[in-house]
Amino acid sequence: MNQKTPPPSQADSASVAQQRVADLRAEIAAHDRAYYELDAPSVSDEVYDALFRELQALEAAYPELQTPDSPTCRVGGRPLAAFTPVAHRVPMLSIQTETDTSANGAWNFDARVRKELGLDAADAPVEYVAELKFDGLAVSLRYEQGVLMQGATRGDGSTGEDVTQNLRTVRDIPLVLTGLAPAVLEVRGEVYMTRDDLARYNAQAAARGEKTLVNPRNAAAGSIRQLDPSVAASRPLRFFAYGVGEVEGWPGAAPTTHAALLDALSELGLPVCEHRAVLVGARALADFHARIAALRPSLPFDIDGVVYKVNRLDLQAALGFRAREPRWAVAHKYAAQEAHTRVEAIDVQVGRTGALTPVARLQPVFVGGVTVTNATLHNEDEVRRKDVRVGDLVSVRRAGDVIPEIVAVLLEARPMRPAAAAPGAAEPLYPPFTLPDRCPECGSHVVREEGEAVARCSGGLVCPAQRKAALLHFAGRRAMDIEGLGERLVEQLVAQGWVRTAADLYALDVPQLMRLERMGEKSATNLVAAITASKTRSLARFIFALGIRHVGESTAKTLADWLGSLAWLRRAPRPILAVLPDVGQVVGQAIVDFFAEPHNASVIDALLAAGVRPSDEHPPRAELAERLTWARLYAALGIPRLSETRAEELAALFADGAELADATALAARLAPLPQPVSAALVDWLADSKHREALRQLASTRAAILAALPAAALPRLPLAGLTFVLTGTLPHLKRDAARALIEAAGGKVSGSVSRQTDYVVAGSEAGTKLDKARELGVPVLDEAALLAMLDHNKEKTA
DNA sequence: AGCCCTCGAGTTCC
DNA sequence: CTCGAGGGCT
Repeated sequence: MNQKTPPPSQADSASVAQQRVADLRAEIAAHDRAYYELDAPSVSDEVYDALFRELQALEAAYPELQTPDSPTCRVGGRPLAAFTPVAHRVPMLSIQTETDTSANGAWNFDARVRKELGLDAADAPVEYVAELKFDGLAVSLRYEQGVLMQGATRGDGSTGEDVTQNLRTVRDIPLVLTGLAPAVLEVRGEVYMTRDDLARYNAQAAARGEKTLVNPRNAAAGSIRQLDPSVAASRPLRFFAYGVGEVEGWPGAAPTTHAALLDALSELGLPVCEHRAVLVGARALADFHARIAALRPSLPFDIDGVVYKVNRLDLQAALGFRAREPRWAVAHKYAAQEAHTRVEAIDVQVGRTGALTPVARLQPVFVGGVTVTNATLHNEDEVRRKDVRVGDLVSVRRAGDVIPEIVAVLLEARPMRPAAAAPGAAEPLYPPFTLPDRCPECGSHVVREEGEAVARCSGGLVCPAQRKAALLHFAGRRAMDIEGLGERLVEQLVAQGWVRTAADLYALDVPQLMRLERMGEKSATNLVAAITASKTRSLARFIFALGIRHVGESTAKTLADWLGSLAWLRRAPRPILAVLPDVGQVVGQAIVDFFAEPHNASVIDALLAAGVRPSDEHPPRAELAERLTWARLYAALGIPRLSETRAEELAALFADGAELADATALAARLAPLPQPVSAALVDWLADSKHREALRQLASTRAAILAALPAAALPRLPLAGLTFVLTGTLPHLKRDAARALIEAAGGKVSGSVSRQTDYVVAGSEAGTKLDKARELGVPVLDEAALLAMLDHNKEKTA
């Protein structure tokens, strides 16, 4: 590389640099060896860091000196990029937190479970397993033929990171299971550190002048997410198993309860915490909660609560899941610890929807294991209610041990004006908090809708804060999942004027990105690749990414699932949207408004033009046909005085909206309706906009119906029917009957109402049967139910 | 008409 | 995590 002859001075400095780089690498390598292999650091962290940074700087200045074996490549930059993603065959769900930290929490959970299972007071109490909720890092261990093959973090629940090497260094984790192991066994559990071990480790680390670990949870998480396994090996980590993911081939009979499952895991040599119990009914759960609370200080490790799980696995299956968490388990936490600190300022942030949120800037205070400096105050009313002012001494806790929250103001410590300045009554130094009437980011007017708690910046996408938030949302992990597009980058892209809308992202190229701060060729290439990869995300993610008001992750899934394509979503008028589950007038209107906005339409067109193509578009769902009845559509149109019942009557008169829009002798044909209703309808139809909307609705409806899959494939026999179970059936247990009905597409609810299609009654049926007779709901016995399942099956087969 | 449940939106700290 | 609001059921 010295063939060319550059000016002498440059040649000199380059060769000096080359020598220094070589020296630095040798020195760092020696320190690494001392630290990792001999476990005896030869220099302090500060000295080591200084050497490391010098090497990084030189390599940055002289890229030709960069080699792949440099220590800066091993640990520098973003180490997480080097973990391989692992798809969880069975998702690693989180667990719902019971917010009531009093004993009521146990009763609340029990009540929800009983209600879901359709049990009433007369039914036997439910059996649970209670365990501890460890404060650590959730991981999944995959054993094949009893041998540990892979360990992964939870990640987003469906995809985690491969941290096998690190988990192998945890002494509690068996590399080989004892006894007869299933062919495949994914063990779910928690990596944690005991308080003593943490203290001991920190004492040694401090003595060596190294960084200490803040709390056991971060210690566990930080250690496992290190690229270099020797780091994890040097930390005293432990493990408890508490559940399973994918399982194949239990030797002998598979466990049928969670308690038996835990025992089985223990038998296989996995550590299972001894503080667990099988308990019957809510009172026993509450007692466990109290008993563990007393035990908590003497436990060797940190817990933030206890966990209750329905013991029987078949009941767990019957209860099923909510969006991201099982319905059969709950974490019952303990009240958080509080600390006192001063409010230094109250700032106002602007969110994606323009919502203004006051945030208290606090004098740093250590509470619940971390140092807290900010706490959200949610909205103006909230600040007023608590009357938080600048300078106040406040009591702070971490709600649910995570989000900092101001509990109360200590009024006696409020700073007051000196008595001389305010003779007579003492006066607070600072006035009550008020939100500004101009957006702090863009100066637009701040508006607060009647009856709404949040105030919003009216600037829309003119407001840079909203634009940035919209872009971050678009790129977010749950949306288009563009890795590497974080806050700092969005900030720069917007400031440069390169990116105004999400569509602009797809026009970015590597040379352009390299002009940004801290952006080398490699990062730029990665980012462009991540952006390109996002073009084929699922439709649900794409819809969510658009950031339509009231359309979050779950509603986006519903829309994608039912309508199947962006084209239908854009085209669907409000009444059609309102027919979908979870979508009513407000959400439907928000969607229509979004697509009607020319700016949004052009952004979407630009996205499509840039090649963004949801990978899973499909025809609308077959069941849509059942929901797109004119009765429902008429009811959803918002015609005055037209109740659901009247809408059905109207549908009987006009089986198609277009016909209604173009009807002659309208008043006469509406005669069967009560006069005020028909008058309101005639009035409504007098508006040509409304007639046009009806025609539009009719044609879109027809187009959607025509697009439905030709053979309505697996039409479930009981789809759309609601059942209520009562009494004891001769053969089927209650939950078995429930499972059968649900498997066939039916729904089981707890009480009889007009919405109920059938009541299934056994012996000793109670008031539900009376109610059914009263409402004229058909009553089935077990045989009739089974016949119905069979009969409908044949009909559709 | 009113309650209950779920979802959406904003936020913290590492 | 918490709060508010929308949707669905009583």
